[in-house]
Amino acid sequence: MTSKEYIIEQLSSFLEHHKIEGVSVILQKTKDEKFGDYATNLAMQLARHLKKKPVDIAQDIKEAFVLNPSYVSKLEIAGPGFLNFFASTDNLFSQLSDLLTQEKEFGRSVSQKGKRAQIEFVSANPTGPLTIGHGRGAVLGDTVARLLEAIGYEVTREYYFNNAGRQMRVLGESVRLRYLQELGEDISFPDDHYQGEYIRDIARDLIKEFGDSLKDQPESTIFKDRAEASIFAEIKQTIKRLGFSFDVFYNERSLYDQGKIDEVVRELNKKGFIACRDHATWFLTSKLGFDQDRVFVKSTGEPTYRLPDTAYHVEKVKRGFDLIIDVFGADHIATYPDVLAAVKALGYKTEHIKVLIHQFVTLTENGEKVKMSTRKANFITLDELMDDVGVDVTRYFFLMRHMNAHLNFDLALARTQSDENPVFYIQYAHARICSILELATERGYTIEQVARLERLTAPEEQQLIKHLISFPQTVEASALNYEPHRVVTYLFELASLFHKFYTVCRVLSEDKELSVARLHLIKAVKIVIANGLDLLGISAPEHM
RNA sequence: GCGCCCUUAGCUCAGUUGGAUAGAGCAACUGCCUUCUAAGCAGUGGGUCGGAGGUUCGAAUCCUCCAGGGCGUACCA
Repeated sequence: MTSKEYIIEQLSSFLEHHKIEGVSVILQKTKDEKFGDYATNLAMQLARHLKKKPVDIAQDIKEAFVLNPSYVSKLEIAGPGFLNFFASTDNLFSQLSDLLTQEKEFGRSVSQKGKRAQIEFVSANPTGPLTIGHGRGAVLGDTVARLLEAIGYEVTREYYFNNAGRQMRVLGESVRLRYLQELGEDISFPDDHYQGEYIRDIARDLIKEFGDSLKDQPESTIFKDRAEASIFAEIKQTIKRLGFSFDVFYNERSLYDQGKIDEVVRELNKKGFIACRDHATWFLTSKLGFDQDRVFVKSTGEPTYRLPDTAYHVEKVKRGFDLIIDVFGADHIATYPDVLAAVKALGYKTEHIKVLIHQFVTLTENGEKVKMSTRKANFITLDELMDDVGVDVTRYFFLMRHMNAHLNFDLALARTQSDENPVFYIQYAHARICSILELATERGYTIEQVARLERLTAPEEQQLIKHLISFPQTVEASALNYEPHRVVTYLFELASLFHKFYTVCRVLSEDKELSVARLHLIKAVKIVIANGLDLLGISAPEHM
């Protein structure tokens, strides 16, 4: 049992004893050491319930509190009625010891064991290479998945795509035209076709393989198929490079083939949510409190994206997941409310569907904005970014900000291999530790020796230990709130505490007993940094 | 017009779900390498938490209004 658990248990029993309901115990870490390690505002919360002064209630709680020295060394009343708890150092050391035993497992939990989650992200149609905009969603999605796995979820990573429709026809036609151009024909290339150089590459590959035998092929089918295969292969390669892979590629087409699309319209119609106007089929969102109705099937007979999206979400719900997550960019903000409304109107639960919307990425270089346009050729692909700054930096920068804040990706900063770059700051702490551990082995110290952890009394050591043992709570909170940046912030703080410790406390010294204790401490730091970076999909190098 | 998001130090951003004196990193200035990696550490300066009300013991955090910025508001995805 940890000190924190002990305190909560004691406070809860106080509430129970006084038959107080509707008040929950909030125990938080303190900002300032003079307020101890944990504080609760319970007395102030109870002031109204008990109709007594907070300070008096605090006194009552203090008197009822069983002060067990192996968990709590001191309990003080402060300010308007805070109860400040000082954790016993014995308990700190025993938690540190647990950390060392758990090693790779430290930070992981089984709190959500047995639950299944599905997370859909990237989901770009195969019309071109992944861009930086996709990158943020990709890294965010994968990291949320990793976090959910860390607290016990079984996670399915899913990519939803559509290889039919207008976009893909234009793609095929783009390749066909480039193919003819490459063969020397003088043909103009429309502005609204895909301008990227990758289209020419695909055309050249076709020439390599088929020569000019496709010249009179009037249909762009083969061009489309080749483009799709080629682009998808590239997308998968990019994702692999980012450090993960998808479990399911879900083709929108299968929803049509299985009649799921028609079924949605039919069922909604039965419930009176469908109307035909101007030769189009409308979903009557206005009946559900929205300001306007939405078209589900165009007058051309083609469905809008909302219809298959609804069918897809129905399928996801039917697959029985405990948690369904969609990761979208801010430009899709308008798409999900009516889709969820449709799913709900069909009688399915939607409470367990979480939509994570991330804001855009702005690339800057030395303060200047780097302009990008997907249609034109001047966008920077995710691969080019990784070529430029590396995978670790790419992932870190995409994760370091809250997802609903705009991300300013400073290329110049990302490129610097120096102290200015926060990724290296964290990795450097890990590398430094590895280096000391190697040296320790050379000098005959062994980590296996029994450590007298109680020798770790310096303030820098105590702070480090306290931060280390709070890692599991950070992971849990980060996962349950779908906020990967919390782990990033945590690791940066940990690295900072370590670097401070490093300059003040010499690990390998004449004092063997202290040296061994400190070796255990830095081993613990190494474990947590490695585990944390692993959650983010970032490497923990042993040398830099 | 309407919807969602954002506004915290000169710049880029954290802020433990409502707590005690609001914190980092850059940038500026000043120190610290014959000692385990200086990709590091220590120090100085820098704030009306966009503005105004409200809720309460207590607000950067919750509610309302206003201002500024981003993204949407298609029979595009």
